Amino acid sequence: LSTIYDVARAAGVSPKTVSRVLNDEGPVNDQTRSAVRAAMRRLGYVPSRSARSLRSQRSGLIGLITGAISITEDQPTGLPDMLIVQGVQRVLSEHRMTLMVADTGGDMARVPDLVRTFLEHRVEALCIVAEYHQEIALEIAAGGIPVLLVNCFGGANTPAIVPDDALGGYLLTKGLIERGHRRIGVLTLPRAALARRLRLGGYRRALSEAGIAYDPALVAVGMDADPARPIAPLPMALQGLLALAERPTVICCGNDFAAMHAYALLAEWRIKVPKDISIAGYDDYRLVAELLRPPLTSVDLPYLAMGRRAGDVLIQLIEGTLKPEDIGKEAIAGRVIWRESVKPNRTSRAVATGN
Amino acid sequence: LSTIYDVARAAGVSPKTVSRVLNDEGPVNDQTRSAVRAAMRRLGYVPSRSARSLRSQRSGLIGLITGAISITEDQPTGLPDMLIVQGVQRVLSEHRMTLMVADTGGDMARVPDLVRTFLEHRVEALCIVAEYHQEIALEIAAGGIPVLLVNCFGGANTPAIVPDDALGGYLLTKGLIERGHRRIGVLTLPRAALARRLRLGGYRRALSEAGIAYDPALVAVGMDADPARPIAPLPMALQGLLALAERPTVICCGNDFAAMHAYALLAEWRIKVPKDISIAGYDDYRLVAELLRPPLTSVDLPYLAMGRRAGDVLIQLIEGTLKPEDIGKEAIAGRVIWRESVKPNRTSRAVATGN
DNA sequence: CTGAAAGCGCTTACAG
DNA sequence: CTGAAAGCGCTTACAG
Repeated sequence: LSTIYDVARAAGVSPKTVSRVLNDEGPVNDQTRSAVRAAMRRLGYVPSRSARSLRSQRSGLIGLITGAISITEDQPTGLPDMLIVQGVQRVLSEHRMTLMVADTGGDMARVPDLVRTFLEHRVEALCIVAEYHQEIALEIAAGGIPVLLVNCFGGANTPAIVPDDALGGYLLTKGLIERGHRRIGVLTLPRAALARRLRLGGYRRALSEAGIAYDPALVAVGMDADPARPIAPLPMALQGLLALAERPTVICCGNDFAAMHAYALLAEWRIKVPKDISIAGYDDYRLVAELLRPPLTSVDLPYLAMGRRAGDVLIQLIEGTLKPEDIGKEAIAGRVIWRESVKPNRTSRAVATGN
Repeated sequence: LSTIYDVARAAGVSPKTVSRVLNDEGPVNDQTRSAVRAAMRRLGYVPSRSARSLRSQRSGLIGLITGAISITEDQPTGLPDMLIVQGVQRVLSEHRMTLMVADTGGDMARVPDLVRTFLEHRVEALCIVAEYHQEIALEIAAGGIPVLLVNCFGGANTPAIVPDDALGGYLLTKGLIERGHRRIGVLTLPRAALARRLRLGGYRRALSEAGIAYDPALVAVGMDADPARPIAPLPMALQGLLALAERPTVICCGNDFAAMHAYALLAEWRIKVPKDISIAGYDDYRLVAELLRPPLTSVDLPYLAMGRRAGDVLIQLIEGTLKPEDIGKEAIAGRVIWRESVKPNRTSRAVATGN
């Protein structure tokens, strides 16, 4: 492999001039520049990042840790959080930064080792991406470089980018109310899920703003935290909602897979969507939401936008334009994607009056 | 940040001795070693990969390019090929190699740039992972380092690891025949898909080994190559199979999502799985296959195993234990995962005789 | 078992 | 607009 010295000799200039051409830096005579470029091409010169990093003390590297790649054989996941990684990557590449991605393989105990490897590479910042919205205890010993949490947040004032689940629950419920629904059933995520609590908060706020009383009978846990049987509680919970004296006119599911199973159960029970009952999902996992019949109304989990914002923040943290405390916990909004699984409810007023 | 010199001074030894401790290399007195280790800990020493790579001319890096992270907003995918990446990563980390992952963002034109960045980092080998089994034209200018293709293959004798689709189609069909099925319908992947041709080859081999005549009426294209409407042809094609004078007793779908939609259509038409007809998928995408009711028989697409094998091969190519031409195109077998969507067919013999 | 010297391929800091 | 010298933090090659 040729070096800057080989190129310099071939072009009849000094190594420093080659360096200048390489970095588009300082004033270089146009002819000199062309000569250097030609020599580079001729020799197949590829600069060495190691040498550059070593001397300049800037690696141009950012480390990202995720559990996303960590589908183990025992725990399949949908990997939607890869979208976060993609968002980060896009922004960073625009800033000529290289993203190093490492996964925990589902084992958080590996994090310190991964961080260590990143530090050996002298990454300029660290980004931790969680598989679902959660609080993490993890104290990252990052040796003074900026750390950004995405889809999770920590106790300290580590900056964090999270989805705005409260807003999602609010917007969905508000939209349903605007479409005439007043008896709005909910099959939630597992009881312990943070997103469950936040979305229910949004649900209640929308109800209250519309002057609709909150009825706990309309809310049931629809999913289990055990990844081996995520939808175990769904059939009973759905049956429970349908058996209510005043049956809901729409049911919001914890995610699109849960909605998919609700579809299957309803089909079995000869209940038509959306004629007999409307259904909504969450996540806007389009492989499911768009392909279901009827297509599923769902709330966009704004992973790509979160990733992009994370990329921006990382760059600014490195440049010092932004201080960690300027960020805090930042919630990113997602939109409701209205599809045919939700039908306006004409009779709602009568039903609601009967309440 | 402290250097090897700081550690050396703190431990009262020479830098070279610190280096030896760092690399578990050469003979070092136990007491000296402890002293050095203590000094490292005290100073929070983290070795610099740049310096090491530069001097030793070994980066310990392997570059992997995938389109996997490339869900664009317009093209959702299931990302199962992330399993390949995970398999590679696991093996490499056991060999103290670091994987650099870059994605094309769905745009193959970015590949040369990504390769260039990898070369600047002096990766010791390159791994290209495709989203689905395909032949690629791509000539990678990798500057002499080993290149391994995974889930794809090239014209030249670049080593490649692919799934054994022919075997998958064969094993599924053979298993169905063993379970008494003789009229075996197929809703294939898009016409242009390589996996379609390979799996149909396996299907026909199994039929022929069992002395069952191939009936082209039983095979229909069930999916479209347009990612915006992948299952567009499915309803008509499924209807066609069901309308046959001798209706198939089982239908094999191109993938698990297609099977999911077949379930929905059959439910609509009041046809019960597996009582009235058996269904099989492909990919063993467990989030779907295990959660469908009834759980779906599917053929494991051995992505994790392919990734592991790819990791092994990469290591051996780097070490020189293996020459590129020793590999060629290597097909990795997947198993059939039998679940309740397939029911043994008792009446098959009568039906078959009637044929 | 340990160390002194040189050099990997760049960029920095300075000079002209 | 261009260059000579030094040094980033390690490992190599050699010596003792």
